[in-house]
Amino acid sequence: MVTDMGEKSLQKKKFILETARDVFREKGYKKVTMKDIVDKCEISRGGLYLYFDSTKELFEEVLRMETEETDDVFTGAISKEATCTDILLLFFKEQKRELLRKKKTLTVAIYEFFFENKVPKKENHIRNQFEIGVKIMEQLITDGVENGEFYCEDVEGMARNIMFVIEGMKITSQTMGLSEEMIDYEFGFIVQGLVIEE
Amino acid sequence: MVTDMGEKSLQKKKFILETARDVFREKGYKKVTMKDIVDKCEISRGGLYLYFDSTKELFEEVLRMETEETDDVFTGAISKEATCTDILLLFFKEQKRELLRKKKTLTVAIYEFFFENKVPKKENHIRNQFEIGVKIMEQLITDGVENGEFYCEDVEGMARNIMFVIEGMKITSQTMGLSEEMIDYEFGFIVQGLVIEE
Amino acid sequence: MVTDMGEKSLQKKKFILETARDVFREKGYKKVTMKDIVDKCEISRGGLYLYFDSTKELFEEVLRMETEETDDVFTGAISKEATCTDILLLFFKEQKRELLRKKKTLTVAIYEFFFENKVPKKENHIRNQFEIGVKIMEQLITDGVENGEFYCEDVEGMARNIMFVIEGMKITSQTMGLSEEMIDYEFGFIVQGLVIEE
Amino acid sequence: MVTDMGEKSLQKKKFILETARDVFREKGYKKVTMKDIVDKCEISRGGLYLYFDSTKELFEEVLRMETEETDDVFTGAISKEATCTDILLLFFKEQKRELLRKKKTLTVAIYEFFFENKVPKKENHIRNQFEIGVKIMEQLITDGVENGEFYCEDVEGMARNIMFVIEGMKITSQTMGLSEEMIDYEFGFIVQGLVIEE
DNA sequence: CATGAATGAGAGTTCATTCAT
DNA sequence: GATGAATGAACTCTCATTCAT
Repeated sequence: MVTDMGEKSLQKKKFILETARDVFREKGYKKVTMKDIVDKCEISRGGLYLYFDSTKELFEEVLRMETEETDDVFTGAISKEATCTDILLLFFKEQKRELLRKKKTLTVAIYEFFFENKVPKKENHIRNQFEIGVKIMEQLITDGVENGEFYCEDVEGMARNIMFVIEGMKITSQTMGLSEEMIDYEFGFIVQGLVIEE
Repeated sequence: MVTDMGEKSLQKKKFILETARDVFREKGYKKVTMKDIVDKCEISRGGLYLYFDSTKELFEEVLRMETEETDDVFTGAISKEATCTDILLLFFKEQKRELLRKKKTLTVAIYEFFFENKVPKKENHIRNQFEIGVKIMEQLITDGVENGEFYCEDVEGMARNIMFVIEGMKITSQTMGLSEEMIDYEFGFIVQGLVIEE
Repeated sequence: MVTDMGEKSLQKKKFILETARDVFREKGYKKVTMKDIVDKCEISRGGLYLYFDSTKELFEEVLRMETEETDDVFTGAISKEATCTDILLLFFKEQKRELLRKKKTLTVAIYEFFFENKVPKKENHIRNQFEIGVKIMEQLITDGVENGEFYCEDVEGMARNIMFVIEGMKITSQTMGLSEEMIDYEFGFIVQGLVIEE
Repeated sequence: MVTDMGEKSLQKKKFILETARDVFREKGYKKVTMKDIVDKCEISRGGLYLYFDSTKELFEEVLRMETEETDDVFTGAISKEATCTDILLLFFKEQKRELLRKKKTLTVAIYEFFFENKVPKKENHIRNQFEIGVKIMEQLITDGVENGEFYCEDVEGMARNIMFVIEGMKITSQTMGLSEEMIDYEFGFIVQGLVIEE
């Protein structure tokens, strides 16, 4: 859309994106109209079109923004001085927090978006997030196995299994609901199967 | 809607529901309009309203219809004479078939529906399907453990874990795509962790 | 648009077309909006879309309707018992009447429509009207020459020349205006060059 | 709009007008928006409004500019040493060239403009061009008759007839299309009726 | 003078829903 | 019961025009 933009415009664009993100969190992807964004941003109809042509374009940029911000979360956790078990527990704790946020999450919007938009592999946000998750998990498990914390015969399988479970819990939390106990139980089960108790 | 209904009306209602199901399979839940149903059924606009007031009502009944029909599938598999491993593999094969169908499934429509409709637990189709799955899986694993085919310390945890993985694969197959190899690998991993090799 | 239509619908469609024709006469082609038609017809926004998808479609049908109705005008004049000179004068009289109507004519709308829509030769209303005019004029001049009323060496050239003049007068009457005297003078000039005075 | 203007402003105004003319040639009159002009000129929205208030005002000035420039074309042709027949043929050749240009002409824009703007006679560009054409043609025919090249009983009628034909061909070329052969035929017909062959 | 972000009126279009027949 | 024409609310999108900088 807008290509050349001054400092001000960039700020406004950011403001719109952040407001839009909130709207997508509340209403999902499909239900959201340009009018919803306009109303929440308190700008004019035409004003919005100055920056974005459609809710699709808006959502794609929201996603891009989110991706940039969340990358650190993962990497941040690992860089600390901690045992692999600690990191794993930390990771699960973070996931649990995310799963319980429910309404204030882009999850539903993301699913709805990808239900109707076939996105090339490289740009597919869900795929990328999933693959990143698998990679990190593999690294973590490998490390854990090496220093004797974990027992695992098929690291890649385990990593992928964990990510599928998380994906399953995500969708479950948005459709049938997911209690804190259930989450704890499930992550506990995984930890049991992985960590060698002394 | 219609309370008293003759034989004919019941047949028509069933016909509408079956046609609607096909539409929901093709287009998901949200995108479907009353007009879509009317067109596919080749009945009049007003005619449809005689039976159903909204796509929501339509979908709820489609779901009810589906639940009745699919219950047997699960139980059918188990009643045969076979080892627990056979049954497990059979179950995974069935799931794989379902996962690969992709377009001709109500999956997307169901997710979309439950994203925006908070349904009481008892009537929540997804929850029920999930719980049934867990129950069956528990039974199967218990049997397997008893007759020495499987090794498992936490049957409930394992059963739930498997169902979450399947749920995760379902959503994955609809968003980022899921190859046959990936499915085989994943189910293979689970079987590895459960079945005792001789 | 609507393909199957009952008696009633056909009547309504005709009503819309006639109303639309009036609007096109008043405002030309480009300036006319679907809302203009809706307002003049006193039907609902959606109601109009039941019959026509765009002003373009509307105009095409108006043109079709007009063509059917006006064909008789030409042929009607010729079938009478009269000298060729009489018929020619009658034809010019008719053209003059048309030229002076100005506002109540589709002329401007037609020009505007063909300015922006490239129509295949066969369906090009202007071309067809022009060619029909040329053909009739040729026939008339040929007859006149044969019975000694007219003198003309190049019948086709003369016929086409007359039609170009009329076309020129049409556009002139809509842009710079054309007085009755001017029209009489011009048609008089043509008659002078064609009719043999005794 | 702008009343006092420095040298620079005048240059800019001229630049805008020339650019606008190109746009009008491409898109006609009605379809052109202020944005089109702004984009093509690569100036700011507000900047354009400093010079012109509307596309109407713009077009009026473009027309004024064109009138000044094209006057010479006509008079230039006549001042040469040549027979009247030569001049007539030259004039027709020029007209033919113009008729075949089609897209790169202001013709459509001019027609569209005069369809909706009733302009006082004195300032009516089309009328003026037409009248100038008639005058020149009269002069030419008169000269031709005097030196025995042409035969014509009603010079004014003939002059006007020729101009109407040209007007007719102009509009025809923009609506139903006009082949080179057709143009040659038509001009040939006129020359036949005017020039005395030896 | 010049900029370009912002506004808001208005056109196009789609659909759930009603209702006379 | 059944029909399908009709309605009107809600959305999308585009531009002329203004105005603070």
